[in-house]
Amino acid sequence: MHHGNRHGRSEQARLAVLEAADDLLVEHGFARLTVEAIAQRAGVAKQTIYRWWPSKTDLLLDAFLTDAAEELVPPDTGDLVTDLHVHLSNLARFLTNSDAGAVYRALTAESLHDPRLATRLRTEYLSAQRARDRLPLQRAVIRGHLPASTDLDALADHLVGPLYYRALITGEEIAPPYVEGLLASVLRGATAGPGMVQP
Amino acid sequence: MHHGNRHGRSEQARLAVLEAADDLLVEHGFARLTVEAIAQRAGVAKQTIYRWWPSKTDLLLDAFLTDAAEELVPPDTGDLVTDLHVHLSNLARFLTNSDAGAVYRALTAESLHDPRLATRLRTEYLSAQRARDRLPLQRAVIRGHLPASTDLDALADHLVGPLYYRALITGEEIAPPYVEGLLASVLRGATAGPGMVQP
Amino acid sequence: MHHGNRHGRSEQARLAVLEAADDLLVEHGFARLTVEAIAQRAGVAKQTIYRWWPSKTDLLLDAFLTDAAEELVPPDTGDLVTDLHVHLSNLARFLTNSDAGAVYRALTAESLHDPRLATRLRTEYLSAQRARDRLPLQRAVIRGHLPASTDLDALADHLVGPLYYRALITGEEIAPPYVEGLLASVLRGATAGPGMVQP
Amino acid sequence: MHHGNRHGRSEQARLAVLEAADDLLVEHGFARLTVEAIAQRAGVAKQTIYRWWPSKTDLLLDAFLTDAAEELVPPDTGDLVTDLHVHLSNLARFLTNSDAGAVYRALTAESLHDPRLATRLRTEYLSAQRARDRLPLQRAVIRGHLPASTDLDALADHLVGPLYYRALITGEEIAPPYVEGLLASVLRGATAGPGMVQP
DNA sequence: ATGTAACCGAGACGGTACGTCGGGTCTTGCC
DNA sequence: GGCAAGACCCGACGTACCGTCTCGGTTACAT
Repeated sequence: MHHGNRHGRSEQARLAVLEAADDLLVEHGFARLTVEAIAQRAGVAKQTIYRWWPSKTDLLLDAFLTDAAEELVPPDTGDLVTDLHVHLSNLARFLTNSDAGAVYRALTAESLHDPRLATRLRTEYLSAQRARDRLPLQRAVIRGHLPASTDLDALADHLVGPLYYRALITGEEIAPPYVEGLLASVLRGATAGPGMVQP
Repeated sequence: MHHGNRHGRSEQARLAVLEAADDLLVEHGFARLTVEAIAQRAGVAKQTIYRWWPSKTDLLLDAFLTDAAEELVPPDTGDLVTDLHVHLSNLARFLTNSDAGAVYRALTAESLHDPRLATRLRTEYLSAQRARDRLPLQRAVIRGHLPASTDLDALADHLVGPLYYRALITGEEIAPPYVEGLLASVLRGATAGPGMVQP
Repeated sequence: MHHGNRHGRSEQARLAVLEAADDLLVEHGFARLTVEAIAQRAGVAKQTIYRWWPSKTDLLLDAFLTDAAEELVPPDTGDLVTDLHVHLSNLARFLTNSDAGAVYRALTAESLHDPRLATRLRTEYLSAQRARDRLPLQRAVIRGHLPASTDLDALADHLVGPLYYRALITGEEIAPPYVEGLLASVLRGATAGPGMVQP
Repeated sequence: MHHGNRHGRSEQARLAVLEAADDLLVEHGFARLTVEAIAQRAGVAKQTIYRWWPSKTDLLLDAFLTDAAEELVPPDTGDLVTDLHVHLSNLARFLTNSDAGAVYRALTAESLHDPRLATRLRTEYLSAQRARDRLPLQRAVIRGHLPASTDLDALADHLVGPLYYRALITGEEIAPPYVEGLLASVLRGATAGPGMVQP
């Protein structure tokens, strides 16, 4: 265990900062998440924070990616409905009830003010998450449970969009029946033949 | 032309403040939307702002509700698909490309940090907007073009959720084909009989 | 008693700052005389200090000029030796033992690093002080107790120079006999005819 | 020529540091004389500086004593006036115009804030300098050109005090006539019998 | 017409947090 | 074991806005 030296930064300091940021955000909210408070909580000098992170949001993003990278991997049971039900439920819980989700919501909020952060959040987290969201659908196509012509990007959007909408916009809870209804409606649309839609 | 007096506030000052806030947000972004800048731009004293609006977000919400209350009323052509296509396209444009939408995105961002604002945004704007989102569906039920048993709240969520998701989360554009695909998928799911969904 | 308003700065705040600066310098020395400490001691915001004084030394100079402007006026007893003895003793006490002298020494120290301050200190304090130093000599010339041809500037330098030297450079105390010896030596030189000086 | 090793400190590093400190002080003034700048200019690590000098002023004092110890030795021509004229002129030039004088002025400035440095500056430089200032007077006493009863300390003070006063306090130049006038006045006082001074 | 009371622009105030800078300490690995 | 390198903690710096306050001027109704 060492401090900074000519060969690089102190991993100890780095982790203390990331954890302090996480904790302070969850405990006191974004408004009280100041660099000074993070530094004090982490037992670190402010300058050490500014040395390694250009801004508070870069720091939060780093904390989020470090802590939460492994979450939200969908299961692979062989059954599309089961896989999606589990995955969407996990996503809903992440968005509404988890500590990592609190960090994610704060980052999303900031990204609406800051296009640079929005880009980083998308390239460094969201694109991978969207790939995970598509995984059960891709497997179902391979198994023949979904038509090969299915637009998987669109279908994934139709499934997760309403969850983000409720979690971040309407603020309503996402109970299991809601997930089931969503799943039924969207999958029915995906598997039905060309319907009554054209006017 | 009058200023404040014992009988009430100056409408002139009120409008100047709201317009200045709107303009500064659109021109320079939320970060540079300071009360001092609004006061200077509006030619108004800071105290006049604090006298009438408890916080900057209350001011923004007032500006948003004043400017944009009349927008996004869905048409009533008698055809569900047409009505929804127009309405969802308008919603997409509002969320991604309008000045009022910029204010709405900023308010949404703040509401993720501030539950009190979230509540106000929902009761004073979002609930009415969601009612407008349901209107075409309600009319279709009355006309018999949708089953009477349809869960309209859920159906509306499934339609608008992906638009909010793309506009606020993924940042992708929402082209006409995307709206059409969404409409086809969700309406097909709504009108198909009970499908293959149950395992 | 009022705070700042459209009519200008708060005299209350101004005096609190000047007094706090004086006190802190005398109590803790220049090293611990920070703007933050002054602000806290005066019950004033840091910005209030920066609003009115360009730098800490400008503040100190203001404090010095406000507090000490009336000091060190030489007496006029009609007797040159008495006048000078009193005046030089007062000057010695000011330089070595007074609170105002502590501020003066600090300003002098800074002026050795800062030509701008040196100029201000000379034009706003020292030139007046040097005029006061010459006063007893001028009166003696008028009374005929000193030759009319006397170079008063030089003579004053010869009297006060050694006091500044001991007070600021050698740090030795300046006891009454020292002042008397100085006076005897310099005045003897001033009143003697052209002496053995030319080689 | 060797670097630091088991045999002791690197003389090369020591001299590079002292010279860098001197140069930076003369070139950029005391304000920009930072330890980091000295280290960089000397091609030395900061720690090497802190290892050998307790503080920046100790370093400056070391630089001053190393560079300037040999200066300001008065001549011995056998003629008091000549000796003093040369010596006082050299002293005046040192105080106002030399590089070593710049370092001395900076040290003097710091010593007014720092009693510990003041003591060191007096014991390690000033006392020797004052002894040199007294040398011509002592020789004159031996030669019988000054009364044996002369208070040499006081006389030396009366001669150099006004030079320090002009150089450090009033900032005026010290031209040859000023030195001559000073010399004439003070020596006349020293050689005249008991004068008109007692009231 | 004059007095009164509420609102107005202006801007100084006490604060909080920012991001930067320099001082002085510590660790590593080369020589 | 001295050295260069450089990350570290500490704490003061000067800045930007915050939200509060007081002021003198303005306006419009009520006497």
